[in-house]
Amino acid sequence: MKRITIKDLAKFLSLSTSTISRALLDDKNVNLETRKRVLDAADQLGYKPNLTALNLKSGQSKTIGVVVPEMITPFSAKVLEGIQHVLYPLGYRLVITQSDENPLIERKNLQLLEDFNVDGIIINVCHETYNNDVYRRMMAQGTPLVFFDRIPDKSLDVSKVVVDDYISSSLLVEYLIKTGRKRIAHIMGPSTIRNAIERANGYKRILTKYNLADENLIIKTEGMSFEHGKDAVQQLLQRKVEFDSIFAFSDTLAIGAMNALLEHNIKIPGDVAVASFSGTELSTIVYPQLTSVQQPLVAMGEAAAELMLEKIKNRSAPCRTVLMDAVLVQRASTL
Amino acid sequence: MKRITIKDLAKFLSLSTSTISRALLDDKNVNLETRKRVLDAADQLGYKPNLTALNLKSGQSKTIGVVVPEMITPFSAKVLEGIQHVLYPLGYRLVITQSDENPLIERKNLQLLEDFNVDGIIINVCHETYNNDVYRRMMAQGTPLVFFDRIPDKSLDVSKVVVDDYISSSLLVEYLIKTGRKRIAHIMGPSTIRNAIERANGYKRILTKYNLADENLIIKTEGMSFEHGKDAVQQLLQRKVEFDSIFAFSDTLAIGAMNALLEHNIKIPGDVAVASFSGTELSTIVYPQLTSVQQPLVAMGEAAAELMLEKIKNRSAPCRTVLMDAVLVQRASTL
DNA sequence: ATGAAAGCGCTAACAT
DNA sequence: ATGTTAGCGCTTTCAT
Repeated sequence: MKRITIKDLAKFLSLSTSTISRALLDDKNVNLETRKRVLDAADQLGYKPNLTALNLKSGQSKTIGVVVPEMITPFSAKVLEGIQHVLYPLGYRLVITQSDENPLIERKNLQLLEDFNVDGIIINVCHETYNNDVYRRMMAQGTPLVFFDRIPDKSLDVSKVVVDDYISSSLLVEYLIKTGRKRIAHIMGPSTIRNAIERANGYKRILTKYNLADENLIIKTEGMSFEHGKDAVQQLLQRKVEFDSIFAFSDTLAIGAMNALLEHNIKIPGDVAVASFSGTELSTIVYPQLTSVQQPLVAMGEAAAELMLEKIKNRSAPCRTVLMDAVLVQRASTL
Repeated sequence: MKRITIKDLAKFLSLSTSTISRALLDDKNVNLETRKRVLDAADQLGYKPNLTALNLKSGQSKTIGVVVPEMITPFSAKVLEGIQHVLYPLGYRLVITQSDENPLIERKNLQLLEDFNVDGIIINVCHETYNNDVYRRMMAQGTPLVFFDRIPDKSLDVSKVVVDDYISSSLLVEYLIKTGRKRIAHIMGPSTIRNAIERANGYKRILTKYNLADENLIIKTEGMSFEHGKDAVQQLLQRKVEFDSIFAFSDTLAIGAMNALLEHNIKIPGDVAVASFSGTELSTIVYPQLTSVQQPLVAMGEAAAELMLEKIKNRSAPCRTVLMDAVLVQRASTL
């Protein structure tokens, strides 16, 4: 079952390998007749190009690294779907790594990807600044980096795909107010994640605008897990602060919060409405279904892949920021 | 920022590339002194081997394809974690594809992987027989295939990683009976999935053993989604068959079922207990938490990767079946 | 112990 | 329009 190479085709047709190569590449400098013969033979003998040889020739690894913070929610899977959708047809392979929300693991992952000679890395960071030195070094070495969702702090000029956290969270909070909620608690992610700050800012702005602000309503979590969401509610209850709704930084935190509420026999949305930010399928499989700001995850992945291709094509292309629209989807948890 | 090659090292140290190569490979035929100089220089100049060149030389793509039915639940992500854990350190890249429970998409995915010249494919099938011809052809061509979780029918001799569905489901059903349930409904997956049949058989055996069998208690679903789980409960209710518990084929179906129950104000586990098979994090984030048979997903991925390496090392190694232990984890949904 | 040379599969100058 | 040659980075015979 030996693989057929252009050499075999050359021998078979008594032509040189260059002619075979040219015919296969649709080069104009090849007789129409000859091209046809080559194509037929290729088909007949089952020729398939050797990507490795191509890559060696072109000096690329045709491998893109991806770093995501977690793979428990479908968030990353959806974005990956978009990335793959763009990159697979072009012959790119992926090395997907997950950091488990740990900057140190993220660092190791970046190192691993470097060892893989990746042509570029697409990243959703787990800490705003911790690995900046690595990002900076890699970019200096000519490895294109593209960020999505969670991005590094502004000291780094990078290509990125994001939604406007500030605006979207403002909209969501305003929506909660319109539905009659007045004591809106916020489960904010760790402040080492820029988006957590942005979303909290949107939240604060609206509460201030409606004169409903109260620092006691904000719980900053230490991490991003389901348990952190539960803890946040425990804390709210301990603080004895009144609240009739919760806006959580992410689906995971929101669902943890919902569980804590249900355990305390607090009705959703009767007693407390819950809303979140991200928009994974998770929000539709919990009961009651969760109102949330849905990010266009697949499209974000596609955009990130496109930005990567842009950078690969032209190393010195200027960094671009793609701003995607998020939409508020109302579900049972706030109705 | 040009990459350093062994050529550069050779020039730098006035040695031949062969000596450099040997030194780097710890070949005995190289002066200790020389080796040290080479290693130092490599370190100093920042030499990194070019994997593509290695691959071309060895005739491998160092790429493994993975086909999974879905990426919405963390099931596949966990298995992938195990696969990556074994394969990444060895320099293997992955091309991960998802079939969306559609045999036709699975077929396309296999084709794509073939185009990638993968060294092997690890698969969780979405249909017991539909793509048998492709599996067969690929294996005949010398591409190692390893299956996990859902496997093709017995007409194919393949390496695989599985749990004993029949036994595990028996245990689960017996457990439900021990907790006092007598009318146990079963939401069975499509019969184009071997495991659905196995688990249903385990279920039937125990019900028969305790004289509790009733064909009306079984709902065979058309698919594997959350919605199919909901529908199943609707059907049970329409049939007006009494039931005090549900054993679902998967977490997804179980959670869909739970939602339907809650919508009808049926208490879990008060009125109806719910249990499932799979063991993803999903079972711990729903309310109430879901009792389930937990498969050791990460370990399954590792085992699948090991089987793959075995086949890659020796194309004609006999096919092996790794049987993993699943454990029953009791949670609130049945207590 | 070291070097020279061939070759993995393919493309692209450079002939002709 | 087709062929010859070199070379991508590395390993590996075969010499020395």
